[in-house]
Amino acid sequence: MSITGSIKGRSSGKATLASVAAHAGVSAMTASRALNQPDRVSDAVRARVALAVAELGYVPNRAARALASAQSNVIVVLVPSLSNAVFTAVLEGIQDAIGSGNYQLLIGNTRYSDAEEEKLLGIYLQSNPDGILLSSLSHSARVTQMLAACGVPVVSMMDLAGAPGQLSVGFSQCDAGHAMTRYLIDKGHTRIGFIGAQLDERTLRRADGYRKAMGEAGLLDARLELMVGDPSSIALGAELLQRMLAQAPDCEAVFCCNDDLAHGAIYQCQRRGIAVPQQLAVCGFNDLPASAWMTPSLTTIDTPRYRIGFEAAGLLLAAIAGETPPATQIDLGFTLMARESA
Amino acid sequence: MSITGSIKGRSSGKATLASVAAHAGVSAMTASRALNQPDRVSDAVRARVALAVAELGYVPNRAARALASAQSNVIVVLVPSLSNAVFTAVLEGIQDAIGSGNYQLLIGNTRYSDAEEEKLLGIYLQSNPDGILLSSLSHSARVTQMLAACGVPVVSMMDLAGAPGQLSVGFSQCDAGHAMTRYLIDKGHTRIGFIGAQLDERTLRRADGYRKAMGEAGLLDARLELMVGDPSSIALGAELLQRMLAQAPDCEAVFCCNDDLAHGAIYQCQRRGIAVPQQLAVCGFNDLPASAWMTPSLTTIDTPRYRIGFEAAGLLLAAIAGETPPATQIDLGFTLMARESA
DNA sequence: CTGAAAGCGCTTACAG
DNA sequence: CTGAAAGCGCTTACAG
Repeated sequence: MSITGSIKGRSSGKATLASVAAHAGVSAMTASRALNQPDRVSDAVRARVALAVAELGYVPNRAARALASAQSNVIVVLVPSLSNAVFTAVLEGIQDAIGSGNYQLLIGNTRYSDAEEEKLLGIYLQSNPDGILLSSLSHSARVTQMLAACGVPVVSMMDLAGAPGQLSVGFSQCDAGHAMTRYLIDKGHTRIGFIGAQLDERTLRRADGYRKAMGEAGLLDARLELMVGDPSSIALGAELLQRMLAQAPDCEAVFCCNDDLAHGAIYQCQRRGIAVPQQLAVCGFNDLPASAWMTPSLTTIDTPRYRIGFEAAGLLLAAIAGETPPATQIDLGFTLMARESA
Repeated sequence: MSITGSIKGRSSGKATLASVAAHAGVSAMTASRALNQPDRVSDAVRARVALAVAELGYVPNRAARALASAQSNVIVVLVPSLSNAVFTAVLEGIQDAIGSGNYQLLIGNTRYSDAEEEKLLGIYLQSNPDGILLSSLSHSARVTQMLAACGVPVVSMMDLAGAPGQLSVGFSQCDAGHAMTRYLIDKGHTRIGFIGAQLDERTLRRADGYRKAMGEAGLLDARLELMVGDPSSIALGAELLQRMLAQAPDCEAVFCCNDDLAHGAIYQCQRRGIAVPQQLAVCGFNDLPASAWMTPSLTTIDTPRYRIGFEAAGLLLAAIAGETPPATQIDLGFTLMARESA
């Protein structure tokens, strides 16, 4: 009939492992075992502890566990954007790979900002994560230093790492940019424009691939490049198409660094009465759902974003477990989707 | 010249508050104050502690702080989807409202599943959150019970709560569905179809509004309703449009429960040579970015999703701080965007 | 298969 | 403005 737990002091009033143990008539550590290593406890004890847990409404305290075990079961994920469907797909892949394990995801949105990345990482490191998933290969000096200092496994997503030993999952953004440009060249185009926005690492690598292909064909011309730092959007794509045509009126094809911009470019063509692809070929990058459905359907690069998240999380889990992964780098490739617009 | 910290035992080897304090020549609790309540410490001490922190690369241990203070500084957010742009906008609003406070967001994706919601909540409750943000008004009995048992403030987003005392931020999904239907009726349409997918709480309320308006006008007809549980997508919208026309060939207008379905419906009309809005009016819900740009532009309801997240987080923060909010319910309204498609 | 003791790294009253 | 002691709720070696 006596109340279990401290009468006074800082206790929360909630059931604790100790109260569960008392209720079940075992020691705290046996109660702990019954919950975390059920095989190492007798059937009777396991049942009594389970009953106590149910009757007391016991909820384990994760902070206490993390402190005592020096294992947080936390995985940090940093993505540059949440409004970009590419990264939400990556997150879904990660969530599916983490599955019903006991890991907790700490999802940070860096908004394409190095300063924000530093700030978020600083805060998340206080949770002593077991591993970290990043969306870029290069980072500020401070971030690089924090990553090294914390000493936990890191996997970079989206592109492939150049440096050996660095774990990465993705595909060559440069090769994909090259392949799309080559496709346009093979179609007979010589005046091929490149429209880039945000100018994040991935866009810059795609632009590298574009320049490489144009250079190889002797078609390079700086006036065919239109690069702005603003965030990508349909509206921006519409605006940039106008600017591209003003800047290079003889442009025959436009390679947009992502589908949002390409959609905007095509909508703009429709409004201005420019026939796609007859007067102007337009292509994008990522293959968002609308791309296959719009008229004309959009020629673009299908990217394995969901799988990138899934495989990256798998690789990280393996690294956390101390396994030596079969490879430090996983190339998931890309697919050129040739459709009506180019 | 002696090494600070324990020689042996379970210590992590990382700098602790104790080692910082020793390095600065103060007690641990003075070091703690220097970091958390800098005003209550002398300038000299503050400077010495700051120096020690820098030299040792000290990173506070959040688990220890949470355990000692019984305050996690964690806020749990549960959304039904990450691929739905509506909820990523809600998340961005929340992130902006939380800002640079010391709160940590635990973002869970329930995938429109009650079972998943239960599971996630059970795990997240182990982190002793200070508050919870939910995307629905109604939940499974088990979730309702867990919510009550944990005793922390909860704010429901998207729709407005019926029950008094329940904190909610959003707009009346039913009223919005009613307004859109009424708009179509006022345009002279009598055979107005409703296409719904996923059949989550919000869609069902919009359907309620549709039925109410149709009923008021004496136009109700079950054959005009097409409701399926599949996840919304452009492809599904295209398919459901076909089914709607097969089921109700005399249909003059179609109200899609969200823009993704509406986009798919319009693309399907284009492929089948059905003129929108002349032969068939189509409207959607949410006003996604593409809706204003596509041809024809989409008539839809603009929903304040970013602000819902922002205001909900603000309300939750106030509740956590123990303030009595000016209102338990914040109605952010909606705007009907009349465009070309209907 | 089970347990008594110590400790994880902080913060909270309580003093002075 | 500063500090010695206790405690948050769990897990880790170490025994038996």
